[in-house]
Amino acid sequence: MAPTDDTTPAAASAPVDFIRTIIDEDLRAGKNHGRLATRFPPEPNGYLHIGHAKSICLNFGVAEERGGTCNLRFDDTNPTKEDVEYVESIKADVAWLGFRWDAMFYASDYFEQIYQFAEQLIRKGKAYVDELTADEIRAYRGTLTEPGRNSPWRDRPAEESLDLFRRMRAGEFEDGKYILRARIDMGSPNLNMRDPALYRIRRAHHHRTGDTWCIYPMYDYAHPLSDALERITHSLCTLEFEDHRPLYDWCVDNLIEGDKPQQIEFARLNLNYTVMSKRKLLQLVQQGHVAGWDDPRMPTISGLRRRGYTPESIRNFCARIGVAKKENVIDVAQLEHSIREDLNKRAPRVMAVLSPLKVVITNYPEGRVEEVDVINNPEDASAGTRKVPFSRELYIERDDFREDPPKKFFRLAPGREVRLRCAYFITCTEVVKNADGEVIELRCTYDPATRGGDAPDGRKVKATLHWVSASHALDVQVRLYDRLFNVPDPDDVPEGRTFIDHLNPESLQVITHAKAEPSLASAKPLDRFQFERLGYFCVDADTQPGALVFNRTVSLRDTWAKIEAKQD
RNA sequence: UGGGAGGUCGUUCAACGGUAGGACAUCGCGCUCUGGACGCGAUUAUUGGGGUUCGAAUCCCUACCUCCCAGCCA
Repeated sequence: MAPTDDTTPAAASAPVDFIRTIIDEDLRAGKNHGRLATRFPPEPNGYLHIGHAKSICLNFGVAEERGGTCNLRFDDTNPTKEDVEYVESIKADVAWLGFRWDAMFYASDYFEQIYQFAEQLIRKGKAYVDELTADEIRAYRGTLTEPGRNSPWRDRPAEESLDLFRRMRAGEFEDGKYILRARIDMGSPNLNMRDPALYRIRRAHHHRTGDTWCIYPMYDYAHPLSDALERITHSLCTLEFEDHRPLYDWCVDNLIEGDKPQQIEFARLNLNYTVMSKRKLLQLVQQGHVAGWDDPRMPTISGLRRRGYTPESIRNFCARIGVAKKENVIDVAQLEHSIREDLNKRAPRVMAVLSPLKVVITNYPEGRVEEVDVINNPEDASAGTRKVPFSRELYIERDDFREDPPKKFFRLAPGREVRLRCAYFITCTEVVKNADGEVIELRCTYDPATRGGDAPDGRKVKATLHWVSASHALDVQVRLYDRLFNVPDPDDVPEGRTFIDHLNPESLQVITHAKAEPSLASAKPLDRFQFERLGYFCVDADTQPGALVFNRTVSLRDTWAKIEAKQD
């Protein structure tokens, strides 16, 4: 490697966003006794998506780079929406992305401590038990432009609140009968500070604590305390929590001694041509618009994994898009670039024909089979070569032949010579059609002198085609995916419509009898390949012995398709 | 019409009072046994208006635009 002036390679070319800048300053200043501790705090109420990957890469990444720690913490304060299925998938997804948490916690681990903190607040006169109904509380809250009004129960003696709160915990009251509220300021212009709810009565079975509790803390109260109890130093979250920060600080300032966690907000990731809210993703799953959370069209981590994305490509993507406070919509082409870039370097090349057109080599001996050496990966010499059977009857891609070739179409046409990849030059001599006039077969001659794909006389061809030997080919299923929605912003809908109306009806195309070279016979789920000239493909979990199923991860960049589109 | 936040190429991130740069996208060209990859080149931006300064994307004022907040969700 060429020497550089930079003597601190760890810092070399690492993107420094505003959060890393703040953290570095804090570290330099010796804040938090020089510690750095972050956490990734998902609620287990859905599967993780690419937007979460941004947060994961940020939280785990910054800890990794700067010698800190990062915990995985499940924010499980609402038992009515949460489930172990989700916690398992979240753990699997974080691990798959390549991150290891220093510790794993649940907010529910802290329920007792959080409860005790609440009693403290009550004793200090900072919280009270209210008996307004939900509707009344809403009415008392005021509006964006008008202040709220104090609840008639706001000045209830602390002793009375304490008694009521303990009886709430003991299960003496029905759901919704009482609620614990912070006593802050009903006149605050920040609605979050108008005596926010701290605890509600909710008789629901919790996926971890079972029926131990019938009262559950609210996010705004439990989150800062969970952070503090874990000694988190930097609590990174998305922009919509900016207005909650005063409440976050209120909780910490009133209850925590010593180092105080600091909340910093950044802009969440948005991608065009998809939706990213868990609510909407859940709707797609529940209404059957997709096959499940891991449908390869979903922007979920599990969907991307099944689609064939690599963890590295997702991490590189997250590094490239950066972290800032500005709302953003990333072009999905950026994501596609990341996976092409990664797979180009590592995916072994194979040949498969999606839309087969039979080619008979008329001057090739019947019954003869030879094995040609084919390059496994031109980007990686160490990948070597493999043997692929060649015979008199082959399949080529239907799109690679035109009876009447347009300008700039370099592929096969009557009388034209092209190369079959790593095999021979062939020349089309005859076009066979059925009664409907459809081309059903091509008759070609080959030049035996061009074995391996080079002409000894130096003559050139303008195209190289992929192919498979007809009698040796594997019959495989291939699933081609297109964007799930046909508009860049599916949420941009006219009155009375929903994002569902923008679903792309052609987002999945199944090809049931694609022809693949025999070396693929031993492929296993999640194996990734480049089908030469077509794209990157990943073996799907639906694969059965003898019945391979491939997902197209992403097509190759297709210059000819662009030229052709312009000619129309 | 309260409060909070944000406006830099088409998109995204940088530049932190001193030559507005990278990535993706787009368009050319070259190279190529993948019309892939790769290489080279090009286009395009500081929301408007004032001010401070030798010098402003950066500091100040002002206008405009966008996003978030009225769950006993997170």
